[in-house]
Amino acid sequence: MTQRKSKADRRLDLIDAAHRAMIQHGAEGVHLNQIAEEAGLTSGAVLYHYPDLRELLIEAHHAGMERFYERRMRKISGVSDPAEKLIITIRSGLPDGPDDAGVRLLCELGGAAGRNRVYATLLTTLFDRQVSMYQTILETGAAHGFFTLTQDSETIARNLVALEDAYGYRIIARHHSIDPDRAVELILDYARLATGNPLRPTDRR
Amino acid sequence: MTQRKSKADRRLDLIDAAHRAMIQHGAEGVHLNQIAEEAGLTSGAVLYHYPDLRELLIEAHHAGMERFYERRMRKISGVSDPAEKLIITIRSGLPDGPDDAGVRLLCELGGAAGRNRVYATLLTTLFDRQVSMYQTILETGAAHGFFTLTQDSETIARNLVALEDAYGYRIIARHHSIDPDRAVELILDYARLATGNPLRPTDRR
DNA sequence: CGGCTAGTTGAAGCGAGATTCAAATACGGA
DNA sequence: TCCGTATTTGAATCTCGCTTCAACTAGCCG
Repeated sequence: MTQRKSKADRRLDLIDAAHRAMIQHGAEGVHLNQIAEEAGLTSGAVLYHYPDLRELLIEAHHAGMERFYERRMRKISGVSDPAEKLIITIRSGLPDGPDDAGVRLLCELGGAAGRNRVYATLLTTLFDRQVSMYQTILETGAAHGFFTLTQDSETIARNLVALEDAYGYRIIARHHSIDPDRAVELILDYARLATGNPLRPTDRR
Repeated sequence: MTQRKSKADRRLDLIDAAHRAMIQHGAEGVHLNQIAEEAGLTSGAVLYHYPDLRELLIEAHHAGMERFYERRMRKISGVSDPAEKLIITIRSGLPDGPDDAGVRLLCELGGAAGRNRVYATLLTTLFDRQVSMYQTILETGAAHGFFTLTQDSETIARNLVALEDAYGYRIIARHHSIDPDRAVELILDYARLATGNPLRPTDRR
């Protein structure tokens, strides 16, 4: 028998296992047994902790989004130059490549959101948080004279998030002519118009 | 027994039935029996024409995209003013609302594209075609002195398509603060910067 | 040390949907 | 009109994942 764990610990394990299983088998196509296997348990044990599988999946998605967002915040935490901050933020919102597991899951969620209100809400919240994040960068940069915003910050921020979302989908779909570098460049092309800043990458990634 | 039909006719029926069934039950969650019912047949008959269900689904998606694209082209066919053309095109790329069946299906496809190469290719092709469509409008408008492009037409076109894609997802997910009108306005905000044209809607929808 | 309980197993039983196929039948052609 | 065949049916079968639950056991507490 697998090592026993407390209720709380096991639930954390399961959230992680569910996340891994969904990445491998799809957000909606994932099976109870696959989650159980990923956790090193049997299906019965999983059900003991989560009688309703959907609840587990939702928690796993929630955790995944949280991780995604935190990771972005961490990347810009030490950067002071607004232009550099903006560039880094744009880059961190895109998948590393077609196999980026985290973003792939987010894309699947986007597909399911039309039929699933909970998933739709999760994504909407994430979108809004990212907009706020960009707004802060934009306004700070403008206040310090680095940016000359040609539109209000909310409009720019929304469009930036929208662009990175859309190019994320393209990268995950293995678009032949749009890789992460190209996508950054495309988004920067808009950001330059909107901020009046040349936004030259400083090469430090 | 249901009326008999020739092989070719029945296959067209089935493609249509599959499309309707997917809209109701999801691109991936759809069941053989649901397609059969939609076509007024039994599952056996469906399998007789499409031994491999996946092939039918792919053809149905293909047809759906074709319809989506044709519809857009038709909408701008009679319009001569480039600014108006651009505005109409942007509007026609967005869902009517959260329940727009066609766009919803496209969103689901985007979610599946990470795991399914065929779907990924279909979406990539659609994206590229839409980029060409926008490029034509932009270049024509520039040639006639209506637009002053601040970036090359491919960049602008890609960003426009990306924006409408992303806001499509937002609308389908019932984002509380982004409805079709708001999305058009956001995309136009970018288009104005990129074309140097005020792009005032002429209110004719 | 020994009992109690929470956590886990594994097997049995359901149920939904896919698949198969012999039989039935509608339709085109002679 | 009648035959031959392409199309369709419907029932039997198969598959696979979910659900249930009695039995088992690891670890805690007295």
